[in-house]
Amino acid sequence: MLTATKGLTMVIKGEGQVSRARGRPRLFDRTAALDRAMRVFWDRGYEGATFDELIAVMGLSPSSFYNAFGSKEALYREAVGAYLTGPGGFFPKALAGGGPAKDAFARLMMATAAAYTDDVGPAGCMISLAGLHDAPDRADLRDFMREVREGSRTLMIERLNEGVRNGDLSEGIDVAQIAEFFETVSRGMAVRARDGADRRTLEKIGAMALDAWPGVPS
Amino acid sequence: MLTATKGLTMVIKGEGQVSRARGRPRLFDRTAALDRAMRVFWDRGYEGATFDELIAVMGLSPSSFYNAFGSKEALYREAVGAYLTGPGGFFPKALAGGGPAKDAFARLMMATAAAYTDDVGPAGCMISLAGLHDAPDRADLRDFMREVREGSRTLMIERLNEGVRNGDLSEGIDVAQIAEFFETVSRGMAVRARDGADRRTLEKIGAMALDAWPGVPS
DNA sequence: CTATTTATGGAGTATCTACTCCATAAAGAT
DNA sequence: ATCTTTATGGAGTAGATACTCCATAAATAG
Repeated sequence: MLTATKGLTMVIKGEGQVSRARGRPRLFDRTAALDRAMRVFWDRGYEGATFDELIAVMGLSPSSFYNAFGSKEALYREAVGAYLTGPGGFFPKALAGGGPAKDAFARLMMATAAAYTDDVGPAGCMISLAGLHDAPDRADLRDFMREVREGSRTLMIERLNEGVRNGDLSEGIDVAQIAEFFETVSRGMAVRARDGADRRTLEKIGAMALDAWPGVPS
Repeated sequence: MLTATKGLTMVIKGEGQVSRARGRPRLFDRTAALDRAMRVFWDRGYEGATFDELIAVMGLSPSSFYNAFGSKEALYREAVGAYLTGPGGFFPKALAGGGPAKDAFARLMMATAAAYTDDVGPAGCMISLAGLHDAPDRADLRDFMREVREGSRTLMIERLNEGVRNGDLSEGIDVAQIAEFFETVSRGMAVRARDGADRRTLEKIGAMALDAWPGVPS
């Protein structure tokens, strides 16, 4: 007889009390299963990740899978969230630090080079290259991924605006343009990482991108 | 009764003579069918382009398709060739012109921005984003696409070496590094085009990338 | 205790996807 | 005319893919 030590479904009750949920407790760790699925999607993309492979790495039967996650698409959306708060966390973290905006973007480029090539997960980025070639009936997923990518550009813009407020970027500067450029370099680095480019190569690309920083001689 | 006016199969004979091939002539224009298939692959990627959609736009029955093209994968490889000599022709063309290497890369960036956003075909590039998320049993296609991408980087390197020979780039310069950078920007522009970035946006990204050109104050 | 709720095991399935088969048609070769 | 070669029409198919069903198990609620 199995005992569920990690997969206990907890429920936050009204007055802050925590109790076990009703019904039979699940026998697997939902968070761990999601993490494994996320890595398959990261490596294979949405279409490339087959249902059988997903439930295999998650260690689930079809019924347990559908009971816990609903559908392949719902799982994918959750997996994107898990990526953003997990392996993708380098992105907001690198931007968040203090100092001039250019320093933040230098950190971002170096962190991107590292994250796209480390052995924590597949090469490249789960966000940059997903949902780009889907059939018309998957327009919703495509839109979703575009919005996620737009979110990272928004983070860049906000950090650049902070630089304008702090005086390290001039008032009239086109922050959207700078964000577009660095987003483009990031997406391109994801392609290069998929094709096998190593960390040092990506770091040099990132350093060169910084040479395009406005108003600074190289 | 149909007559085959454009799809006649010609054969180049030994002494330069041209004669019709043996067997029943095909009733469709192979080149035109390939071109239509290429655009579907361009838009959907390899996996996203279904067999039924391909033969529908090509106007072929399954038997005519297999007789003429062999398999979906063989068709794809031919379609990549058709892209490279067709819509992808802007790439070697922009690099080929005379003048300093930097001018050639400026032309390349502007031509890329135009090609990725014109209404001749789907947004973006057929080469940049294909074969990046395939299952292990499609490793051959993935390798093929990586080699095609490597080919474009090689063209860049050759053009940069020409600049070194012509004296517009200094002797010790890292041409591979510059090529890596501009390839990365190109691949990233393909992602941005897929997400809806317009020509002007891509042109500004390309112009900013040129600001990273070595040894030149922005 | 019974009722209710949630999870699981395991077999089953509609649809799609890329491909195959074969009888027939239309050309050149002899 | 006959043979060979290549193309076509149209039905058919093995395997994969994402998903469903249902009987049963294990928890809480009352």
